Amino acid sequence: MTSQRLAILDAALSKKDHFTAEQLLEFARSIDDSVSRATVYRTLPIMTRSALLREIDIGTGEKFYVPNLQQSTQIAQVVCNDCDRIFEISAPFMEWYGSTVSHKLGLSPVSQRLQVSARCNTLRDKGTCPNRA
Amino acid sequence: MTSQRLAILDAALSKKDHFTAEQLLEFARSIDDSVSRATVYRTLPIMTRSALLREIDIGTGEKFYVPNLQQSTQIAQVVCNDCDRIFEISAPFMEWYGSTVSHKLGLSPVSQRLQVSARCNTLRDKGTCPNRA
DNA sequence: CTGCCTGCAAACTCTTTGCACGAAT
DNA sequence: ATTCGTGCAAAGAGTTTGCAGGCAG
Repeated sequence: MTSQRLAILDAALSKKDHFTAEQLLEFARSIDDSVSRATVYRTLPIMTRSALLREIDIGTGEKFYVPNLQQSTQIAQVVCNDCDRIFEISAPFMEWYGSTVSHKLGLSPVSQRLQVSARCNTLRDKGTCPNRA
Repeated sequence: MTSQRLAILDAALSKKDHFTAEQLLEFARSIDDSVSRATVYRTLPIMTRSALLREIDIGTGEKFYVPNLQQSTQIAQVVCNDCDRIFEISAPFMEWYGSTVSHKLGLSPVSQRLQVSARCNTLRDKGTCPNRA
């Protein structure tokens, strides 16, 4: 455990919301400015494997990370196309579905993800997105 | 509608399975070898928007495409980590879940995707993956 | 002429990696 | 001395785009 990793860890776990590798680099540097991009990218998979973070891919090219407070594989994401916010919602049936369907195919489930993409009603009706503001 | 686009369209719609942009380029060139990578990448979003294809992102960096035979938003993917095959499975509750959860957040659902990642039982037990072979 | 489509190659974004150095065991 | 972690910069993969030319209305 080096000072750089500690800064990255502190930065990551203090986040309440989703963040990208680049945002994490920025924040970790405000704690210890000797942190390099390479170290962030090398540390992220370690933290993900240790279940400190969850990795989320919503198909935008870049990956997001969240502190893995609730050790659960039963969380879906609702992504607002207008404000780019990601909401985490419980979806307990995901796991059941994953294992049922896997078994039918002769497979063993490893993980499942459910993502809903949506638009903001308030933005549509009143022209402003409350989450963006 | 140019000859290049026609070749790309023919190539795409004749596929029974998932393919990448690169595979489509290769196949389209076997029909009309004047097709360029740029045109494939420029044509893919058009075909996706016209609902001729569905775009699938399983978080591997590259996007997959499938002919959109069944005009459905109720299809989940089961991805085998061993053979990289993608199975398409009906999941009718997805849409219900997407709209229920969106409304609770003050959003209108646009789309939803459910992906199960799994491993091959036969490979684990006997050392060979039937789908890969 | 205008507008759309093309190929080529360069650019772009996010991520990974080769390398040499530095700290700790 | 060996091992591991580091920064830098280059490489890498997949995709997008600027540009000049071509063809059709």
